[in-house]
Amino acid sequence: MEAKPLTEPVLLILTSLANQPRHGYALLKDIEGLSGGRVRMSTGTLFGALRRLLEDGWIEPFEQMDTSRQKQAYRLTTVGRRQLQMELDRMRQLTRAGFARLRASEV
Amino acid sequence: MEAKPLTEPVLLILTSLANQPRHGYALLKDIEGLSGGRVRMSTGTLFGALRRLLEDGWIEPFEQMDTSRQKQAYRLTTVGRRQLQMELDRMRQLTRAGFARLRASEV
DNA sequence: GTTTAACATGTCGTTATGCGACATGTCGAG
DNA sequence: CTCGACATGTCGCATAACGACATGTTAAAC
Repeated sequence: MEAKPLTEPVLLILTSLANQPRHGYALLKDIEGLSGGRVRMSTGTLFGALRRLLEDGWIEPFEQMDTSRQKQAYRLTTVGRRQLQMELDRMRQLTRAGFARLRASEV
Repeated sequence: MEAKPLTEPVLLILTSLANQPRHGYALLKDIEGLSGGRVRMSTGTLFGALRRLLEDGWIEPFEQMDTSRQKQAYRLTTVGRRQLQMELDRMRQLTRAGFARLRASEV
């Protein structure tokens, strides 16, 4: 395929970062909530994806006041936000097309 | 992740089969249309995915009258249809959550 | 004060999948 | 007869997900 889709883990991470910066462990917890506790991402998946997102400039490190623990928070860059928006648009379109066809066959 | 998401190619194939049986090449063309000509699936992706879908019983061979060419059509099984439905539901939920968060950060 | 559970980050090896490139052949139009 | 659309398939490489493992911290409970 020419226009590569975002993978599910990446989409969840971007969505989780959409309204506020978060660090790794917080992402794990938030993502668990995003799908009603059904999705539990492994750290292997998370940190691999974070590294790639950093390399691509979709997210960036975010300095926070809390120095009490070893934490590294991340936030969306402008690019990352735009990518998320585009991907959501694409998904919405696909979902609509899918439901339309399912309905069409129920006649 | 415990509840593995369908991959994009698989989703597109199932959606394409949702309203009528199709053979490989027809799937390729239809999928190209599904995303407004943006997505072009390679045959490597298609036939690999088809084999897996058959193994999993999500699709099944469909006998058609047209014997003029070497064609093998496929159609959704009940299981496959249910899976598609579930995945579309999940996607709709995720898209909504994503848009909600994007909007929330625009304030 | 020590044990326990939640918090927190990361690596590594296996497995699965996507995908481009290649291969092969048919059919109809011009 | 040739060319492009139709049609199916394989192979090897690269990448990503994922579970398991590893390591350390902090706060609460006992």
